[in-house]
Amino acid sequence: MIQLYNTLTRDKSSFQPVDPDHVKIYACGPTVYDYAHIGNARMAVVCDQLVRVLRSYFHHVTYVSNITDVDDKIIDSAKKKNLKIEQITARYTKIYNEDMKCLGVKAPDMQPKATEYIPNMIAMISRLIANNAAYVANSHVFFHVPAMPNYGSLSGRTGQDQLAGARVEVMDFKRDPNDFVLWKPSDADQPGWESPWGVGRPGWHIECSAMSESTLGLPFDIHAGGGDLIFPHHENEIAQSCCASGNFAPDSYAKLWFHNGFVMLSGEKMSKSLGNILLVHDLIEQHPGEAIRMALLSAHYRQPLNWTQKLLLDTKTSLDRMYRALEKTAHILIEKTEIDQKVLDALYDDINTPLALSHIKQLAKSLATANDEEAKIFKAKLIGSANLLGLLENDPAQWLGFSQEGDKTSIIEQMIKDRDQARVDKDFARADKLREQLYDMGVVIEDSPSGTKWRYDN
RNA sequence: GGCUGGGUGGCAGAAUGGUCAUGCUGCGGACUGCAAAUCCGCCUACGCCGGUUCGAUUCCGGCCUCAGCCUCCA
Repeated sequence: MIQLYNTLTRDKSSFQPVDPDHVKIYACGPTVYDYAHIGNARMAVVCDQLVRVLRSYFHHVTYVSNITDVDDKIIDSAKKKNLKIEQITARYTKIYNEDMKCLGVKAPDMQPKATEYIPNMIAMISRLIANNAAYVANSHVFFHVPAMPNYGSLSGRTGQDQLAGARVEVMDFKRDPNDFVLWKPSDADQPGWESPWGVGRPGWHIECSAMSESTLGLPFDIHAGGGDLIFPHHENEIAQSCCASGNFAPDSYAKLWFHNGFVMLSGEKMSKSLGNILLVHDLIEQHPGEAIRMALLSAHYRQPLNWTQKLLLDTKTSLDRMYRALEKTAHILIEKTEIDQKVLDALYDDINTPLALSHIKQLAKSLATANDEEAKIFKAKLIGSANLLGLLENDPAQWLGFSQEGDKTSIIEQMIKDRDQARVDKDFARADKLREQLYDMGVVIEDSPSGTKWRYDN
C-alpha cells in the first residue's frame, strides 16, 4: 500500500484511487515564456517520480500536466522580443520538454494547452454565473469567493483574516475584495476569444479547473504542483470547480493534493521577483542530467531543497561510484532486474527518495565488494531499483569516460605506451611528466595489475 | 497581522521512544614507484526550557529561531 501526504487533510494516509484500476493525476505545468528553471524542474522530476512509483503498483495511471500558453507574462515577453505569441509558446514548450527529458522525466500521457480548452473554460464560467458563483462587472467576469462556503480548506486561510496586512488587489467593481478574475477583456493587440462577455481571455485559475475536468473527469485522484500554488491558485481551482458542480466538498474535485517544496538558492527561495533564477538549460550544458535529477531527489519532496554547486558535485561523485560498481562487474550477466524491497518500502512511504537512495548506495557498495555469485543478485537489485528512480540508465564505461572515442585516441595511447616503457625503465620523472601532459589533455590514468587504463576526466 | 512547514554531526539529509541511517568531506590504514581508482577503519549530532516515561533527538506544552505563502511564481 502506498502512503501519501495530502495537503488537504494535512496528514499521511493510504492512497486509494477512486477507480482501483486507474489512477488519475493532474499536475500544474509551466507557463511557457522563458527557459525552465530548477524549481520547475523539481516539480517535473518529483511528479515524474510519483508517477513512476504509482505505475509500479497500479495497472493503469493517467498523468496529465498542462502547458499554460495564454498569460499576460507571455504577452509582455512577445512584445519585448517582437515575436508572435505562438512563436514564444511553441519555442519554450519545445525547450521545456527537451530539458525535462534530459532529467529523465517521462512525457505526461497528456499535455493539454490552455488555448485548446478555451470553449471548456467559457462553458465552466457560464455554469458559475448560472450558479450565482460568478458575476459580470466592468467587462470582466469575477468569481465571487463568498459563494464557496468551504473556501480556505486547502490553505487553511479564510479570505477574511487575510485582509489585515494583505496586499490584495482591490478593484472598485469587485463585490468582495477576494473575488478574482475568470475572464477579462482583450484589446486588439492582445490574444482574445469570442465569448458571451465579449472578446477576451481567461484568468489564471480557470484553465486548470477546465482542463483537469475535461481530461480526467471528476473527481480525480491526485492534483500536484509546487507549494507556492496552494494559495491562491489551487484554493481558487477548488472553489471554481466545486461551485460549477454544486458540490461544495473540496474533495469532490481532487481527492489528494500533492505539493513539492521550493528550491532555495543561498538560503532564499528562487523567484522571479528576486531575480535569482537558475535555468535548467544552463545546468545541463555542464552537468549530466542524471546528476541533476538525483540531486533534486536527494531531499524529501516536501522539504525545501537548498541548491548549491557542492550538492551537484557531491551527487555526481556519488553517482560515479555507483557506475564504478557496475563497471567493475561488467562481466556479470543478469537475466532480469529486480526492485529491492527496502527501496520500494521507502518509496511507498510518501516517496521517500533520500531513504531509497541510501539503500541504493548500499546496494552499490555491496555489489562492489561481493563475490561473483552474490554480485548477480546485488547487480539485478541495484539496476532495477535505480531505474525506478530514473537513475543508472547510462552505459557505465561511457559515463566514467572509458569509452575511447575521439580523434586524439591514437596520440593518447602512444603517450601511455611511452609512459609504460618509462616505468619499465624506472624513469619515473619521464613517466610522471607524461601523466601530467595527459592530465592537461583531460585524460586520467589508472594503473592496475592487468595494465594501464585511461579515461576522460568529467 | 493571519496561515504553513522546519530547526539533526564540517556539509547534505533520513529514520526512530531504549542498538547502524546514508552520501560527500576530513583523519588513519591497505594497495600503488608516485598517482588515479578501489578496499578497511575512525571522529563529530539531535535549537532552548519544562512535562510524560524506567528511558526522549523521537510524544506533549512553552520559548527562541529560520524559511515560505497572503502579489507573478514550481
